[in-house]
Amino acid sequence: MTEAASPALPFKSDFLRTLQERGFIHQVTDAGGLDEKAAKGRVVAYIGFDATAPSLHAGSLVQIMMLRWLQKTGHKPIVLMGGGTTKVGDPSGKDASRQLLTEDDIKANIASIKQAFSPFLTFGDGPTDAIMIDNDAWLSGYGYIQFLREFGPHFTVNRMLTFDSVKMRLEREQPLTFLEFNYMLMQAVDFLELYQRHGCVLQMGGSDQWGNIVNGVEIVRRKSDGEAFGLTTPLLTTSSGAKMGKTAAGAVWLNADMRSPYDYWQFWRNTEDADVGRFLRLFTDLPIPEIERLEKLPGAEINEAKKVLADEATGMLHGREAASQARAAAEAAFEQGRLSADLPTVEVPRATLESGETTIAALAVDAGLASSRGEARRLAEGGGLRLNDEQIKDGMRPVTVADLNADGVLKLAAGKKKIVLVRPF
RNA sequence: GGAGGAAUGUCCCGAGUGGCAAAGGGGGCGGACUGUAAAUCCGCUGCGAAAGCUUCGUAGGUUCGAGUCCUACUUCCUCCA
Repeated sequence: MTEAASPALPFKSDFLRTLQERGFIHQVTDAGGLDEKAAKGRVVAYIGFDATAPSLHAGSLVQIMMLRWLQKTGHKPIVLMGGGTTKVGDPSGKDASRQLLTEDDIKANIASIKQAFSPFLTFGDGPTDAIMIDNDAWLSGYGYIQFLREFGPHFTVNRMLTFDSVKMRLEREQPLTFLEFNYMLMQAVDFLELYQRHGCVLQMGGSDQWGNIVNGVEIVRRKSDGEAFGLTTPLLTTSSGAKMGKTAAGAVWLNADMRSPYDYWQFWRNTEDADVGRFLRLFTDLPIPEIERLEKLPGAEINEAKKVLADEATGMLHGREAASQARAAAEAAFEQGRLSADLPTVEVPRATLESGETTIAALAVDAGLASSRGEARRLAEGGGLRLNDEQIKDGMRPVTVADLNADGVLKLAAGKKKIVLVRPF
């Protein structure tokens, strides 16, 4: 078994060299062998995505970008949708089992997740075109006894118990169900199936997938006598330790209907100073010298680099136009104190304002700035609520049509960053 | 099957004597300072305009009053068989 080989530095293949200099590589099963193979010819590689939510979030972006570089350096990406594996649920990195999703939920999630890939990869039938496959295609076809006889002999429980995902549960005395215990076998079988069907020799994933990936590499060797590789990316956290892709407002979803381009742009714009260079390498296509220039910008000028990051990341996902609109809206709001029609907007019945019975706290709830009126009131008392740029400390202050500005809208802000336009209809 | 232990503010951890809207953290949100950054400091963190209402695994019971006592049930952990 090949352990976490520290990557040999001068890679010959464009693929590994690019991943290396951009910070994608955490562990590789056999860096030299993979480099050799990638330098010689076309490699088919895959990454699996489980369908636990209706959209992927920024945390998955590292994986998507890695497939993008794979394709750009002349190889073939396979996007594996986990329609089958999601039915079981991956215990990796979790200290409690997730609630099981219904098959309908999973199907709906897959349909919704799919959209996110097309901006990043070129799909088609060509030799380096990306393809998308659902592992439900083979996993659901196995009978229980058949599956056990076919793959069971290749896994020892002794060894399975040594994997982090399992060990963690046992050490913390958290239950690990037999169902979840089987997950790693299923993922291993995925690799084998893809190897046999598509000549796929490389599985990539996040560092929490190392155990699962290694199992796949081994099963390919044992069942097919084939040569297979695994590669993981570092676990992404911000410099201050927060998990990537999560913010107060929830996950940073990639689907536009779950997180607007404006909010997406803002997410990247608010990157911590210390992360700018790392993120530019991981989440944009910008050439390294350009990134090196940007990350060295002194003091407040680093903000320019953050805008570039936001432009590039948003542009790649939502398109250039959406990105520049988002940028314009944000610059207007934050740098010039002006309003922009591109700010997030909430519509409220005109009658609500005319009745004079609405309070600013209630409005803040309607606008999604607070989850209850009490919370909105506390926000106001703490000085965090603004109506048309004026701080309102009394959450019970009524809001009427008289508060509409010249454009016929209300500008409501919670804190400095969350701004919403309230428009009567 | 037997013995013991555990479930607390619906984000997490975690104290809790019969008078508790319930200590303390973490996280989160807001404010100050800055640069829409980090670090730091301060405030807030069940619902309600209020009276008040609803919270401590579930369902009953004792009590003027129950997170705290009793009974049953559920789930989990540890040990024995």
